[in-house]
Amino acid sequence: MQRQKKWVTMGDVAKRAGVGKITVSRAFRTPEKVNAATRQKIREAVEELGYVLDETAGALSSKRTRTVCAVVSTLDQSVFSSTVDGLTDGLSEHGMQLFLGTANYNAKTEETLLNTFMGRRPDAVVLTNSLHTERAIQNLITSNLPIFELWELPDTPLYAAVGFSNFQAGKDITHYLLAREKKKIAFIRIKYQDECRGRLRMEGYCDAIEGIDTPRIIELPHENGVSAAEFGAKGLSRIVERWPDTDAVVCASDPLALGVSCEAMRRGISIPQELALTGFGDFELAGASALGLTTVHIDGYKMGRTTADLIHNYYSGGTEIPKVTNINYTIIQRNSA
Amino acid sequence: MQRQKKWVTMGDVAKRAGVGKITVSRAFRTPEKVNAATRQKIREAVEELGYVLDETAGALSSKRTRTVCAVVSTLDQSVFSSTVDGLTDGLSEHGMQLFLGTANYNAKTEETLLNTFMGRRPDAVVLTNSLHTERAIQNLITSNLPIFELWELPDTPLYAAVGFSNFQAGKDITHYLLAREKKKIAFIRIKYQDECRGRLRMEGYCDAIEGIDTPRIIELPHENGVSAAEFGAKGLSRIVERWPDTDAVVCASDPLALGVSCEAMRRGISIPQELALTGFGDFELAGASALGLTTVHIDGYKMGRTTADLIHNYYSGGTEIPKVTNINYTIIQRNSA
DNA sequence: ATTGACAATGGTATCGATACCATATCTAAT
DNA sequence: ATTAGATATGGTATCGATACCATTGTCAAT
Repeated sequence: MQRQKKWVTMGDVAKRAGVGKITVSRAFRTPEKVNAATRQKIREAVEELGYVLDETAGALSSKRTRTVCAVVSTLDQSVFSSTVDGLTDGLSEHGMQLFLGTANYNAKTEETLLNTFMGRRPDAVVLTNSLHTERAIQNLITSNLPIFELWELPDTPLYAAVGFSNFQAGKDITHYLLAREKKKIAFIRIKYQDECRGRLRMEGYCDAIEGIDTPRIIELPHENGVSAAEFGAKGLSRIVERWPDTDAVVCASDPLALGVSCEAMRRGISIPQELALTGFGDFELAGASALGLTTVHIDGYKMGRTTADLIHNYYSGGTEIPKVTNINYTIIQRNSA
Repeated sequence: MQRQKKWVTMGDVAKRAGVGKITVSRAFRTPEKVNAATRQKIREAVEELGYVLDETAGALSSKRTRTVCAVVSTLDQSVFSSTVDGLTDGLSEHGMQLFLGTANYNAKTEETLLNTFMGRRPDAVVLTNSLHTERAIQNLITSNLPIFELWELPDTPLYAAVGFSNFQAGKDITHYLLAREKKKIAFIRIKYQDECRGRLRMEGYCDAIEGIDTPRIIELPHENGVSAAEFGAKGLSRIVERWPDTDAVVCASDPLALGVSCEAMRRGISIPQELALTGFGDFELAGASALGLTTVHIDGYKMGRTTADLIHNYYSGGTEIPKVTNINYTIIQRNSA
């Protein structure tokens, strides 16, 4: 049977320390219930044998895997990377580990991935995709697991949500421009399949300019291999063509704004004098030493960590898990608007 | 005992389909060994009961968890995000899942993380940190697992490496500038704790200019909360101060180059006329619609996928795993140099 | 008809930890 | 002295799948 080497077991440690297996287990899981002297003996035996507790066996008997499955749309160059950092950091502090999968903004892929993830019997599920298939939703509900939806605040979360209002953020950043005497504001976003956050930000923009101007919207469908900056550049070109009197551009993400900024330079349009520009996310590239982009700062890392803490509370505390945790965003004023 | 709901088991499926448990197991793992008609009956039973194979139980009896643990330095705004994308995509195609952890360029943190990861009894370990503690190395070796080191090509890999020569890449990009009549080339990098790739690129740069010019190196120690772009801006300022006749700057990463580029603009230094600039990594921001940065393209996604395939081969095929897999880089010529 | 090879299937022990219950020891209260 | 309660520990069954070995059935070759 064994292809693998034989691991030291808890029984070996117990024998060495002259105690029962169960006491060794307790020394790991609930050390306060084990006498200090016994604990010391066990610690020595563990040290000598180089024992590492087998979580796979523990999972089977306790029905707690201490794992969390997270599905993100994509990691590369995305806003979710810091969220995943926060999740792994927060979980590992509580002895939990993260299974990660990517769904590429595709609800069907997400469904498949979630199905295989269920085979891992996770203690919680974290989703950053906003739209799910009907079937995926059904499976999630019947699983009876705590589901955490991040980066948004749905009206009726599957279980709980940790995020912010994309609608309100889109509205706020537009109001920021309106307050600075901008009257002809355009909006650029990339349409991803099965994604709705960009749309919500756009609707916030529409709501803000209602009665002031008709919407000037450029929506470009996502294509694999085409960067957001490229879309930003193309977006500005379209805007200049169709609405030459535009005096401000709201971008649904910072990388889009990077493209707009570079295209503006190529066209000799000065920012912010001729054109005000705002981004979304506060990526590294938006910083003062880089683009100096006025943008909406979102604390993705905090979202991840907060979620990790909620999961821990769910299993350890009697505390009620809030249906909605609002992670506030802030508008960062820099040179571009 | 049960806080969790009771799951449907393989026995339930077997009863429903009128076969033995073992046959159900085979229908999942080695379907070709099960009669087509039986397989169909089982499939129906699985469908009706909504059964999902329990990998935690399977792991215990088979001693194969079908999991891989990966430790990355950090994900946020980093080169490793695409590698992780490639890993998860590749692994999930083979029914394997990824445990992810972040070590923050700290070898000690990596050691702790690896220790907890060992409790998950993974089938393989993937590392992107280049430096490890002595103890971590010992534990990895005695674990007898296949260890994959990414983003570099060490002389003596712990088990196998998938990457490229950072030294050669640093040398090549410097030669690229030398070939374009640049004579006074500077180099900027951020010094991370327990990291050596940037240093290797730097040594490649030194090797290239040997006998032509004395090295003009700016090394800035990493600080939490300070962006690479900020370091890039500061780096250029130092260079202009100390070596005003510098005609090219090699950056150890694209985000650094972004900072240099923006600082150059603020100082009215034109790129590439007065100063040639190169980056490293080919991030989205380097693209033609954005900075138009001449840079070294590294296919991080491919590194991840290749590693996933190697892991799969290790367990399924008799094929020998190459000690070193070279993922070629390419210099992308754009407007900055 | 017999044999052998192979495909298809099942019974039982097992993986390594934890739940559950039982037991022993000790302290404090009556 | 007796009891109640808390603390510390251990024995045994169990979690759900798979390894190992055994068994049955089928078909071609003799």
